[in-house]
Amino acid sequence: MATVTIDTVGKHDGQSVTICGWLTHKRSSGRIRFLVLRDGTGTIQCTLIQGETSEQALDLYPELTHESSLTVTGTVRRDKRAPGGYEILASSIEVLQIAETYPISPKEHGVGFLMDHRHLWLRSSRQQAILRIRHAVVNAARKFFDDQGFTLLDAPIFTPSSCEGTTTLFETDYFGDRKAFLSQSGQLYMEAGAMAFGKVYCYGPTFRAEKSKTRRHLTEFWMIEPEIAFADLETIMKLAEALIVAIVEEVLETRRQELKLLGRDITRLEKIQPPFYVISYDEAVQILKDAGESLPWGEDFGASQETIVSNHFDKPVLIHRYPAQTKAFYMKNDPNRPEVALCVDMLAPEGYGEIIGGGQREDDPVILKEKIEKAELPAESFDWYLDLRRYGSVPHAGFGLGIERAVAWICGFEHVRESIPFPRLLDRLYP
RNA sequence: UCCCCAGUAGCUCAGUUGGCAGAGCAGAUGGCUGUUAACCAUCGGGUCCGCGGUUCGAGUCCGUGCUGGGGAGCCA
Repeated sequence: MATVTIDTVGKHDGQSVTICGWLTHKRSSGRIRFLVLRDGTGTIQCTLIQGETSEQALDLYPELTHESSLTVTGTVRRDKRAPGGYEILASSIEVLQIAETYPISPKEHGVGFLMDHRHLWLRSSRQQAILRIRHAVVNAARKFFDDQGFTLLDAPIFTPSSCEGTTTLFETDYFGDRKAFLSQSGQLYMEAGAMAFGKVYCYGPTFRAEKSKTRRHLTEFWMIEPEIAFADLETIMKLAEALIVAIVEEVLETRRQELKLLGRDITRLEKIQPPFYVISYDEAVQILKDAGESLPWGEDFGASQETIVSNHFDKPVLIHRYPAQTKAFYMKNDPNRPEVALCVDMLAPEGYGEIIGGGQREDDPVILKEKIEKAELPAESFDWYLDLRRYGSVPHAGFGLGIERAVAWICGFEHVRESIPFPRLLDRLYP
């Protein structure tokens, strides 16, 4: 007799096995009783029949509550009436714990209630499908970079300074006499890494103290950020496209069941093939103008404008060369058009908006120093960063992919909050 | 930070003109010889978000605070 997981039960037809899991449903009808067990690999129906099942198991049945933990031993048999095709005719049951009344019922719940019970909500099939897709997204991205000779270089979480704007920094006390900030991006450190390894990437959490209450914002989110030496804007635009193609391909290959469970229109994802659309900021402004939404040149897109542009295309669109004034200090200006930056954002289709942001970095030490001063950033915190331009500066470029936004788009969600196991939002730090 | 909406049983919600607090689900008990979010019957379950006000009388009207949801700006 073997202890087996539910996903492999079919291989043991006719044999006696033991399953460990949690009770998700129970039903009875006269002398027959059913237990539905979940173990993380799937669910299976166990049957208890008077005369065939032990008295011990039948006696336990009334005690069992939703989410009680137990092991069931019995014979696997194929049965058309069983969901999944197989069921277990139970011979004995061992209870690990009888659960208290479980708060999550099969009927509908509000978002606030479910978020308060996120630690239990993870047990539902829908949440498991989402987080398995997230796993596939992360795996695909890492495999993509690993296969192309990138080195994984972990960036620090505590940082002495900002790289995205000082108003959105989470501040922590660092042994009383100094302040440390939670990282908003690993990028600056990846630039140092690129000068050492050529091609690097990091994958980790980033923190932004934005007082944003929108469907796209978390205060803690995960990014994968590649950085390449001897690379320009064109290089990373191609790389970003190839990355998204690889991610979607992997999810379609390995997580099709999960996408179906979520009700995702898979044909929309099957369209995600190269080449993606590539337009300039100027062209995007024209698209907005044609849609009756005028935007003065020089301003960044708001949420509604991003949605209009994103809905305009059935595949991701890369928008390059934004006005330099809208972008961070480290972006390099286009030598042919100094008023625009050599940067790119990728907008996912179906109105999902920005999932990637990146560009070519300023590699001239004098210009970079000026930009740091102009941004009113503390010069001493960036001395090491200027060193990268003092000792063998080279053109280099990189980008960041927001994992939760990518997952939300692939799953077809309105909100990013279900794309991460324990979301951190403005006003939500529990559980 | 600003704008909009909501807060009634464990959950999702209804509650008429201001006049006795309701349903479904969940829970408990019983029934049913193969159930599929089973079904049927019975039962228990309330600080109507808090505070103040108007009124003979407030879940309902007014003020205020808190909490949750949606959106804006900003961003991945």
